Parts: sequence; structure tokens; C-alpha cells
Amino acid sequence: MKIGDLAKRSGLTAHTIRYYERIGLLPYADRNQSRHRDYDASILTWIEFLGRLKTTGMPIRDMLRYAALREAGAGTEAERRALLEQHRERVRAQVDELNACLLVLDTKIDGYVETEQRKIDDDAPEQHRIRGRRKPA
Amino acid sequence: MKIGDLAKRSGLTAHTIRYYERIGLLPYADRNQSRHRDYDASILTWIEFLGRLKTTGMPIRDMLRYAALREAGAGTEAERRALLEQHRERVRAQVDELNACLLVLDTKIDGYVETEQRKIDDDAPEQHRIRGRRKPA
DNA sequence: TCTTGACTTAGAGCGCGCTCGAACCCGTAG
DNA sequence: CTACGGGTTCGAGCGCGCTCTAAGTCAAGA
Repeated sequence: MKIGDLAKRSGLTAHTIRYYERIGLLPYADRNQSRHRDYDASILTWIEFLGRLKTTGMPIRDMLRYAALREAGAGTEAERRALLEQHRERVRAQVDELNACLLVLDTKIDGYVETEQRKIDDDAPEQHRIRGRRKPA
Repeated sequence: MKIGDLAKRSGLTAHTIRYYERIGLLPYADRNQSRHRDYDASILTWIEFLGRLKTTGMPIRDMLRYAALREAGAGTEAERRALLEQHRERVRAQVDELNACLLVLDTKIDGYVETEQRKIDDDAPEQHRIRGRRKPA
């Protein structure tokens, strides 16, 4: 598979793939006789996993640590596991934080809904007003 | 309240507060007779809300749109609400995505746990092996 | 044979969100 | 009076993660 095909299938650009190889996030790819990179489909699994790490906010420098352990092969599993477990905790905390923010957003939005409802009530004739949203004068 | 106090109470640096004012994220602050910024405690509420938007990944340019509507005052509520509702949807999607990633992480970590367990089994004497984790030779 | 288009490398540039440095101004404590 | 610990402005610099340009190579199709 050439870099353009991999780009299409992975969703990365060819530029980004080369960049990832340069910094060590992707292993140095085999080249064919024209010095063009020649990929095995299995690389897609790794790219997909990198995408998950990225989605969850892992900085590249941490992905590099994981990638290096992976390259080092057997014997690094405990360290890889520790790295992922730490990351998992950070992601869980992040999800909790986002959910807390969602509650605040809900409250804020409800506030605007009420503001708009008051406006509608004001514009409506008296007999159409509903459920006492106005403070008594 | 002076900028240093606000910095302590908000968690931002004085540099960042000035930067936010410069770009319009914070309203232009009143100055005292020494031309020093003099803040009312109420600004903290706004800074806190900005923090929520930031936590949830809203880019500064969008916060600026919201801040501008807020400055514009009454009559912009519907637009502000729409902005926040759109953002809320994005955040919800983000939470879903993170949760999906967490499942993948769990699977990956479980894989490493098993690898390590096999190692322990291999090191242990035969009679201590448990629950047939090994393929039969 | 010539053109087209995808590939190669090295390195510069960019958008974001700060972060910091320089040079200066003030008010207060010693 | 002087030193110090804030504050001020303006503008440059930085870390991140790409993104793009330039100049060249190569293989396949008209």
C-alpha cells in the first residue's frame, strides 16, 4: 500500500503520515525499489489506536513513550499497561469534568429559555398567558 | 480588586487576564487613579463561565462571539442560547466519543493484564497454575 | 517520447493560546 | 530619599501539532 492509499484509508494526510514517521510515532516504513513507502494493512490498527489516544487528549510526547515501548517489543507490557492505566484515569476525570460542565450549560440555556418565554408572554394578550411565569406586580 | 488579586482568585495569571481583555474576552476594566485595573468581584462569575467553555473545548473565537453578544445586552438572548445549544451538542458528542475510547482502552489494558498473568503462570511451579490460561501444547 | 501525477526529502510556516521581556510608573515602608 | 513590590503598555517568543513549499525522482499512459 502506498502512502496515498494509506492516507485515504486512515483519514490522515500523506504529510501527516510522513511527519508521524519522522517523529517516531509510526515505525520507519519499508520502501520499494523507487524509495516510495510501502505499507502493510496492519499499520492501520496502530494508526487507529493512535487516533484514540489523540481523541482522548494524550500529547504526542506521551504517545511517543508508548510507541517506543511497543517498538521495544516483549518485556515492556507492564510499563505500557501502566501508561494506559494512568491515561485512562485522566480520561475518566475529563469525562466527569465535561459532564459537570454540561450541567452548567443546561442551567444557562434554561435561563435563556425563560427569558424568551417572558418576552413571548409580554407580547401575548392577557388571556393567553400561561402558568404564572411572571412575578406578581 | 487589583489584577493580582483577581489572578489569585480566578486561577488565571495577570498576563492572561490582560490578554483576555486585549482580545475582548473580558470587558475593558475600569482603572483607578494610578491607571491600574480595578475589578468588581462579579467578574469572577464570567471568568468561571469562560473556564467552562474552555474546558469543553470551545475555541476563543467562539467565546468572543458569545462575549460580544453578552456585551450587546438585552435582545441577544436567542442568539446566545443558540450558540450554547450548538456547543452543548458538540460537548455531548465529545463525551460519547471519550466513552467509546475508554472501552477500547479497557480492552487494551485487559490484554496486557493477561500477558502479565501468563508470565506469572510460566514462572510459577506447575501445581500453582490457575484456570487454564495456557493453550494446550 | 512526453506528460501527468504521485511520490521523495529538507525545511519553512502557521494557527492557537498563551507567556514573557523590556521599559516604565506608582505608592508605601524603612 | 530610596528601594521595592506591585502595576502599566507594547510587542516578541514559545510549544504544540501539524501543514505546506520547493526541488527533484520515477512509472505508467497517450
